[in-house]
Amino acid sequence: MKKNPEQCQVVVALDMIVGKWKPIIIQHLLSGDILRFNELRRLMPDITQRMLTLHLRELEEQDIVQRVVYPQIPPKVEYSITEYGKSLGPVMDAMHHWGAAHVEHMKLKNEQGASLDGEAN
Amino acid sequence: MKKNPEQCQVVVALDMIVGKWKPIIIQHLLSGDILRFNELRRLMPDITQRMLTLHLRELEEQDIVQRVVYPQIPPKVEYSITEYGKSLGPVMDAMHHWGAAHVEHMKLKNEQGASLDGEAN
DNA sequence: CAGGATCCGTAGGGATACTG
DNA sequence: CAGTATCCCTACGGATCCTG
Repeated sequence: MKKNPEQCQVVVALDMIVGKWKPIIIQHLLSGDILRFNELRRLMPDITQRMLTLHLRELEEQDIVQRVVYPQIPPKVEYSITEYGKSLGPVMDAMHHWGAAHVEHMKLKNEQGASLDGEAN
Repeated sequence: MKKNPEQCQVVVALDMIVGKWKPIIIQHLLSGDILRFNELRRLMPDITQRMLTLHLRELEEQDIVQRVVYPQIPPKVEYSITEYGKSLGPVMDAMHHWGAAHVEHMKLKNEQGASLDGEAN
């Protein structure tokens, strides 16, 4: 089963950042902060432990996130963006920028819809 | 159920382009071409009719794709990118660019792995 | 503190057949 | 030609409880 060889690097890129929480994790770490597991949890109150670990492990596997374990009790694990992960910055920025514009676009659309509803009465 | 109000427009943007075939459809239409249903199918041989229609309808709903029906027999339906959809260009470009770089990154990683395997013998 | 182990529900997607 | 209509399957994510 081949995966479209030269075709569509967009999909390649998307595969790295899709996942319900992945983009958010990446955003937080792209700030440059080094964060512990529970710090990340606090930043994303709705994520479950399971999902946080799973996504972090994937991101580590993908060389986007660095995971540093301090062998001590109680445990301490720090997560940070890798140099390579930083290269995602422009991509995330582009999406952030477009997302913001999109919110505006939707606002306008809804206002139009509302005014049309008004006329209909 | 609120959706992180001001937070993370990245997710907003992602929601518009995720889906197994959506990015590919967008890419094809971003070229500016006006394409008929079956033309799109031919461009994506592995997509099913069902998925193509579903994704096209979503994209239409999202105001990314314009759908024009010619009421004739046999039917003729043309799909094209909307003006608004074109604004996705920079986002797609950023991802395409990063995707290409990522492919290179993975190549290097694999070569390193291979050479390490070699040393282990 | 930072997880691992289970169980479970749903949405996204595929296969196939039919139609105006 | 450009779709519907069904049925089906699994991968992703959530909930909950346990542990070194």
